[in-house]
Amino acid sequence: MRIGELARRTGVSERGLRYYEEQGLLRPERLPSGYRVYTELDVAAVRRIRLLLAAGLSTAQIAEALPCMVDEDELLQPTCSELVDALAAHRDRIEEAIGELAATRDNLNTLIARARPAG
Amino acid sequence: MRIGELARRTGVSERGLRYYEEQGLLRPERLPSGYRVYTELDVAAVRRIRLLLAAGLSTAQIAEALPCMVDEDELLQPTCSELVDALAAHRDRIEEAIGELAATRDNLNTLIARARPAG
DNA sequence: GTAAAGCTTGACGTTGACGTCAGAGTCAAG
DNA sequence: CTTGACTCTGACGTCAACGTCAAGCTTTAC
Repeated sequence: MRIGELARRTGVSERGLRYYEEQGLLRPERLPSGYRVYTELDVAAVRRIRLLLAAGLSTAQIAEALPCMVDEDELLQPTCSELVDALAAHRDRIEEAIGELAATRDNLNTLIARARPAG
Repeated sequence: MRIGELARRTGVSERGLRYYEEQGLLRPERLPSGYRVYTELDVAAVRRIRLLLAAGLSTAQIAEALPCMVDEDELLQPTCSELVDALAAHRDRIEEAIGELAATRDNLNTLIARARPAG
């Protein structure tokens, strides 16, 4: 497929897809005309890119992460476990933030309960 | 304390602290000279701001979140549980990303094991 | 074969979270 | 009362992840 269809199917703008290629996240083939040609695998790849971006990673980090994510076979990458570790560390920071908010929420609930002991 | 000391104690630049105030995340008192004056509570506040930024929230989101985070007493905020929900949703996206990477790592381990059955 | 739709490469604009001066006022020490 | 450290308010610079044209090919439809 060409860039327009991939954009429609992924919800990512054409500009975004070209940007991802610029950053080394996608490597589409080219027609003699210069048109980019994508495969079904690229649909999944874009989905992963969006996922990792939404998780707070930069395109540079994603560029390191993508070879770790396999579609069919592919070769092995020694950095993979390190990347899982990095993601886990990111998750831990978020857990900490959630924990603080939850604790404060609980404190507020306590205050509310005290403020109206009978309802 | 004044801005320099808070910067040293939090690791956030003076520019950063002024930016946080600009975004409504801090509201320091002022001396007649115009100098900002911070309290010990601001040290904790800055710590939380950094935590939430590192977790991938914007200053606008943090501005909504901060009144939910209580130091001593303070008043209650009805948005608090919604914010915990938003944070939880963010965490879930990260969990998903971790899950995908972990699955791929496991696949790679399987491939590696197959590639060298005896060593 | 021609018009519309789709694609190309620039290249400048935008937003968020600051960095980095510039020019000027303020405070602590001697 | 001057020097040096600290602080103030602008205001322009930066970097990432795109948005938004512009000008010009290519492919599709009729």
